[in-house]
Amino acid sequence: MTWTDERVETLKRMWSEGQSASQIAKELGGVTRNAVIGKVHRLGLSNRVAGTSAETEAEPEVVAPPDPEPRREPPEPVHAAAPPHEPEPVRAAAAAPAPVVPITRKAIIPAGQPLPPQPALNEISPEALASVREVEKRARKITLMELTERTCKWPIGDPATDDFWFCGLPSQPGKPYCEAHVGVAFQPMSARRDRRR
DNA sequence: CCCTGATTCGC
DNA sequence: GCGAATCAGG
Repeated sequence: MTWTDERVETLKRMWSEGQSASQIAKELGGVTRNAVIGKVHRLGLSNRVAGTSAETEAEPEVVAPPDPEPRREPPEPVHAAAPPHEPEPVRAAAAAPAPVVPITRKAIIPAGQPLPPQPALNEISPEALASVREVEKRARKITLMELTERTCKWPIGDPATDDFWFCGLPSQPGKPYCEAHVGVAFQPMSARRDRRR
């Protein structure tokens, strides 16, 4: 494989978008992440910050502050035998294109309808919900083909439209979703009951 | 173990 | 210039 102008452009674009070298390598194909990194350096754009000019640093760190205090994490629901099934069912379900992306206030919770046990909105904890909203901004928006054992398989958008992709962020070890989505996918029965109207 | 980017250095 | 091997780190 050679670095054609087109490939270099893709590299530049993805790199500036914050994609990782491995992600870019997969996208391009025929190259390893090392090749990508090497190229990135040769192109002298290792400093993936400055977009072009403006870019006030001062980005503290914390991206997900939602962390009250008592982290009661491991509520692995008994019944919730981690669904080993992949979100294969992408069969377009004739549905009215529901604008799920341009979130406004409501329907932020993704998913068309088939896949994971979509909890009702009012059954999702506010924290988890907020977390998901946040995460979906950073989602890699990968396609079905790009799902791997370790990428979040949470579907976002409407399978019947082009506004459909998978979260793609790193999944929790042994789980099919990333941390945020695990939060809405696996919830203690009690919590759900308490929240349910 | 999974992943990240950084660097080296033979080709 | 290229990128595998390696390093350093999360």
